[in-house]
Amino acid sequence: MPELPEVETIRKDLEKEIVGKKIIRVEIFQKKSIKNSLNKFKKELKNNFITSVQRKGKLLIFELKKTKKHLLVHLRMTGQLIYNKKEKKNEHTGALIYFKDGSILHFNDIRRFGYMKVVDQKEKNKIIDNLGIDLLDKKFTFGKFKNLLKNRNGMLKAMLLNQKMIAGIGNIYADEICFLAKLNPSRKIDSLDDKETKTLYNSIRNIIRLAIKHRGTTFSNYVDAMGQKGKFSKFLKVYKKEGQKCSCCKKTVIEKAKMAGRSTRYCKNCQRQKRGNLSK
DNA sequence: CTTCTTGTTACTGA
DNA sequence: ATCAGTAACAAGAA
Repeated sequence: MPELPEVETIRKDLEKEIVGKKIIRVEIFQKKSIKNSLNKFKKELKNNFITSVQRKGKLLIFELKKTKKHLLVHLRMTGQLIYNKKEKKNEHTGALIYFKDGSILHFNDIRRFGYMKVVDQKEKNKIIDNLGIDLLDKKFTFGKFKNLLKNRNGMLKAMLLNQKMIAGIGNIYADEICFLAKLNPSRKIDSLDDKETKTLYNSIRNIIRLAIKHRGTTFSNYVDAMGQKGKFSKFLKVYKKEGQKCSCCKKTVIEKAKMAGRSTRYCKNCQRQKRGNLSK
């Protein structure tokens, strides 16, 4: 499930490979994956050039030279963007983008929730502005984070998953961040004191940074633009670890519960509900 | 067979 | 306005 670290890994891979390349042909196999009319989609891409590969949250943004329009790609749950020198189409391939040098960008998506769409400046801005600040944005400082949390009352887990607040965190990293911060995912935002907020901020930065360093988490489906698995999987402390002993206190078993509508894994002992409530 | 999985949006009701 | 809860989407795994 691509979250920010996975999408950033793909972005960096593709930036190296396809910037400046000319698109000569587009083939579509799953029209559900394309949010334009197929003719428009092909017309906008054919004989155009990709001038940059950007990202906001989990959304990939390819800048197109001639028209200054953008190709947006969201991988949702099972989407893949794989760059190859040769065609490696399979039954889940939704579209292929052929470059003049013979290389090919594959858009694969088992569950077909992901999408590709060419948008003009106005629509691009509308979609971008609907997302909160990107976790890697220089402006995502502790002060900014504290400000965002002001006058909020919801659950910690829901806040981390809310892309309109901060963009990029999904279910895996939300649980890992809460575990590192030693905060119960069901904590109310307005119950966090300054020290806890600071710990939370640092945990977000540290988990995301470490996950990018290890090229993301492959749990089931995710691969980078070269088709390689992410190596952060072996650093996971709580995600899908229910039933196993907590790696921190080494005695309590990791629990699984539904929070904010998502399955959530946490240690009841280490991630206390309130300060001073740590049972020993 | 049923249930669960996840990112996002839409909708309901408090 | 804000928040919680749920359905919907799709396809596969358990």
